[in-house]
Amino acid sequence: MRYDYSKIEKKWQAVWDENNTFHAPNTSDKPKFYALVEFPYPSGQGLHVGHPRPYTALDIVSRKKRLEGYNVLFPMGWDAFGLPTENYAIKNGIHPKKVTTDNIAHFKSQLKALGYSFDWSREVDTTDPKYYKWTQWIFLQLFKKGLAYKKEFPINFCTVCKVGLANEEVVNGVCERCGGEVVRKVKNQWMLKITEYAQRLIDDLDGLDYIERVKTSQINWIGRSDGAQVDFSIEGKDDVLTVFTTRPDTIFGCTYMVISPEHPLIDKYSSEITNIDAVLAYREEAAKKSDFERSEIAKDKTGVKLEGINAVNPISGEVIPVFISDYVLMTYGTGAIMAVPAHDERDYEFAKKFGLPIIEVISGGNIEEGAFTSKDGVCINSGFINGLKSTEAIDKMIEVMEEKKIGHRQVNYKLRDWVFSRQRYWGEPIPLVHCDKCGWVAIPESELPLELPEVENYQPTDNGESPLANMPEWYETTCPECGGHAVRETDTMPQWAGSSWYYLRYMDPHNDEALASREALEYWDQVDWYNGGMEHTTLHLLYSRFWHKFLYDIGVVPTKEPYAKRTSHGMILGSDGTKMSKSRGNVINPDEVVANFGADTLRTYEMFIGDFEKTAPWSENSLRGCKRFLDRVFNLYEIVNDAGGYSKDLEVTMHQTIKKVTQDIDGLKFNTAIAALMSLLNAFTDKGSVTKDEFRTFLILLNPIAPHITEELWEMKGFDGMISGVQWPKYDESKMVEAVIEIPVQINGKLRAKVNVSKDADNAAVMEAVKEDETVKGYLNGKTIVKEIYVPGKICNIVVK
RNA sequence: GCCGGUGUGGCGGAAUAGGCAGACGCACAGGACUUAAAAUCCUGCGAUCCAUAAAAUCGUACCGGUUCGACCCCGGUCACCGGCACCA
Repeated sequence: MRYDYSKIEKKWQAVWDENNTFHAPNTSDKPKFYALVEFPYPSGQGLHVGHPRPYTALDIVSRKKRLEGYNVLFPMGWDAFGLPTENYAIKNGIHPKKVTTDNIAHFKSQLKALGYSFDWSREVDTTDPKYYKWTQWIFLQLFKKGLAYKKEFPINFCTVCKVGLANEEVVNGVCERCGGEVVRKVKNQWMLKITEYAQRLIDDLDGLDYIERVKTSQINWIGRSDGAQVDFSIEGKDDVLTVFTTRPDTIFGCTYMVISPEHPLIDKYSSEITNIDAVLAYREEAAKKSDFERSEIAKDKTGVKLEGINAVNPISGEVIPVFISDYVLMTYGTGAIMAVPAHDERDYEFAKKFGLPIIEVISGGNIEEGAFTSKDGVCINSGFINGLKSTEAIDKMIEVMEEKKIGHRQVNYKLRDWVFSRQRYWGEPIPLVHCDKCGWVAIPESELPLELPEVENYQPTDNGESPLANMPEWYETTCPECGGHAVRETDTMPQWAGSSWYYLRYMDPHNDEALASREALEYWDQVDWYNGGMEHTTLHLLYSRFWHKFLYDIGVVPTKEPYAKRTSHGMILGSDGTKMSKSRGNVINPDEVVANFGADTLRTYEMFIGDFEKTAPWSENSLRGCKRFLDRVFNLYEIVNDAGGYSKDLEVTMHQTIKKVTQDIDGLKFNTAIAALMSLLNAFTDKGSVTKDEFRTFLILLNPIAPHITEELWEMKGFDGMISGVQWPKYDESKMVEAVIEIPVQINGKLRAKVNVSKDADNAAVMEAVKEDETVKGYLNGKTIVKEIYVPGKICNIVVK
């Protein structure tokens, strides 16, 4: 019989749909398991072969968990707001909603063709007003708790398109689309205070089962650094210049100070700075530079001395000059630093260029050659902390500064607040109005969702405002508090908003009263396993952990963290080993693979392609190999006999394979799970016959990976019900060892022989059998045995002289 | 520059509480079936030595160390991939 994958796959997909086979009820006697994959952005290109890799992986986990008796929630939805859709809409004059609806329909049919066990009754779409009602609601709570505020913030602005651009749209300093000049334009934007959660976002990683590199990248991104804030007085003024430093132990080595070009000190003392023209010119120069240019010239230090202004080192009393330079950032610390050239590379470089003194205050390096930045040293030239180790000196210095009230211990984070405004149409409207009298006011929750109005043109306005700013009939309104004149916020939310809480909506997707009911939130609790790309391990994960913690604080969710476990998959490259792209012509279309080889083959192949966490190149030959495997599985049907149980000679292999597949699926090692099933299949065909129970077990083990073919064979063989409803097989450790085991024998660490012993033989008996072996005898002849090592059941090594 | 990751046959990759390196698959070669081809099945497949086989020797990026024993642990070097860019 022929393996007609196309017919089989369509048949079973229809059966699963009709029977709601994978529906997850919100109450159950079974233990719950929540498996989550990142919902896709439904782009116009349709599904990419990269998508099925993580989806298949967690589909396998979900299907297996169901067979193991869990009530499994495995949902899917659409992260559908976003720039490409908006740009497509602008270009083709089609409403973004229409574009989105079409794209979702296409994506959905493609996903269905792959046989995923999603609970489609829980599908969510971030652009659906019923969904974004709650995105807006969460924003309002943040606003009410003072965690949303307005701030001047620079955006990338294309001078040709007259549009604000996202960072990824700026390529080499010019607009990605038109090549026009991109400048930084300051705009008043909504910000979210994620920095208030910085410490908790670090601390709470502790109890989570995230792969290590995800944890480290989160920690690095938040970037905690411990140090001190110190006030340097300004000579002749009753004023201070405050700096942040992680190295208060080096303060005696501070020979000058540097402030950022935007530092307010400059304006404050502009009349006393004798070279104010040069200073302002430098500032202007720095402001003109884009981030791109600033990083391009990262190496070469520039700056201007503030003539007429000096600072006083509060510890040594020394009078030191003050410079401005763009290597000091206004956005970190206090925007000013104490420069210790002997022990900081950037200060060293700057001091060399401007001929400033370099004083060594920590021994251990060679300051003729470069800065000594290590804390493995002892203080010298440092008055009362001389002789102390760096780390001790830090504590001592902070103590003294706190006594003298000139400084204190301080923790800083690299993490910045989240810029939450976008000057775009295709996003959630921000549900606030600005009242002439009351300022920013939240719209009443009863008015949510605040829906996007229909507009003629999705193009942003000439001055970079959102298209909504062209619609007075929409933005003109009254203040909910005083009834006076007010205007709506015309900025919309970033794409990150909808994806920050979607896992909660899946728990209770049709609720009109709340983002999800308390019962549902409590029942489903944390996501048990969340898999997604490495590109989302910083921002998306951080943003959604932040929102979750906020929702916990206001009593909406019962858990402190959203995701108990996080794993990441590697990318799939083109067969030439480079990233798939249209221009290289190495893009593989999943629809064609499904048509030519079947969904089960695609699933099996994507799991067999290599280590799940690493990138792997596409290989059509290897894909054919997987098809061949499934062909052979299908033909296995021909050699199934009516015998029950496992046959004697395969019993050990059966139990070993069950264990291997069970553990490998839990451990993300799908490639070796499939290899084990291939080996078992080889054992069956070598033998020429399979018992009914061996076949049954084999089908269940393969089912999560290749669900259609296994359902079909299950039915053909007349097993009860559907394979999707059976129990996962168990293995018995005691049946996993052969009666006779082969022990490799090494002489002086080199493999020389193999000896068969009974599995029950004790160590002495094994050693005796080893020494009886003819080959071994030859090696021992005329030598003295120095040492004998026997690792039971594993290996034996004899050291001779 | 910093952080993270990875280096194993012709290729994708197995094997780490330190214990038979190369499972499984691909490609390739030979054979069977066939009028023939495809498909399928069988056999071989790290390198050197060799008529062949056995045996032996060498082999997990490179150099060195620890150990009875190292792909695995330690020290150093190199290459590639990803992320971040002056974070005081």
